[in-house]
Amino acid sequence: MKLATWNINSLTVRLPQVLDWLAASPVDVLALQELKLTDDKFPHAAFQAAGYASVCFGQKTYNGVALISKSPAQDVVRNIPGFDDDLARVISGTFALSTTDASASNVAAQDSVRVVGAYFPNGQEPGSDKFEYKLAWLQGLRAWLRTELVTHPRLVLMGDFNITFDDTDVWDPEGMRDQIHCTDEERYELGALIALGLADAHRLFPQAAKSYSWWDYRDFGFKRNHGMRIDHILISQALQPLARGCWIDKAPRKNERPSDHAPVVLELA
DNA sequence: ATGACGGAAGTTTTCCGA
Repeated sequence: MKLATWNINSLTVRLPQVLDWLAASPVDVLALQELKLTDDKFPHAAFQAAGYASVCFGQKTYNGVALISKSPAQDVVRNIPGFDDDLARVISGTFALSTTDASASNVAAQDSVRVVGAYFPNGQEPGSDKFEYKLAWLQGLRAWLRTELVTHPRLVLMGDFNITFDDTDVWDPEGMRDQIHCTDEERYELGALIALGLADAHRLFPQAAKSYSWWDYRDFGFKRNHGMRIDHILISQALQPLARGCWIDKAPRKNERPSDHAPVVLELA
């Protein structure tokens, strides 16, 4: 079973690239962020023609998230229960956990995985109102996930976190010190999510040095690998024995008119 | 110190992202 997350920075512009990527790299569940369109404009038919079901939570101009999947999502929830938010940032669904690995035979085929796809707030600048909103949002997410993990022990939280774990996720740690995505406050909240019993799937496996998931459009950021790792896949303890690999697919970043983010993929047994 | 690049809204510049 494969799951992936990708901030596509406008589905209107990037739909062909998403379909091309799914054709080349089929996954069971793909979480999309920054759709930048309303629900009435979501291209369900195009995904269906490609063999995928889809559920969306759109919004005009900014934000917007979706789950694209081979089997339909069940028990879909939009945004964070218990946290009032005007912005469309989270969509969750339950999917059959299709096990193909005999060593995972202790996991029954009918078992399922709860997938939370999220577009975390950017935060703009430490100390700003948007930064305070980001911290409040993170606390709201954590409070909800604590209970969600009780009902759904097999849980994946993936998306554009807009937070680096530490300096190894940053091409220029000195230049970015205490800047947005790299502050102690943001990293504390990310650590607090891990402390709920989640693991950063990327670091469960060997990775190339300077592995990033986002590169600035400006100043040849991708070509110079001036990037940050801010897109993450976190998996619960119950899923860790099933994890087989996690990688960042830089290929779509080489497209014409690419998203500034690359997809991150998790393979489960 | 600021902009760069890219998208959306919407008409010409402005906001926002990361």
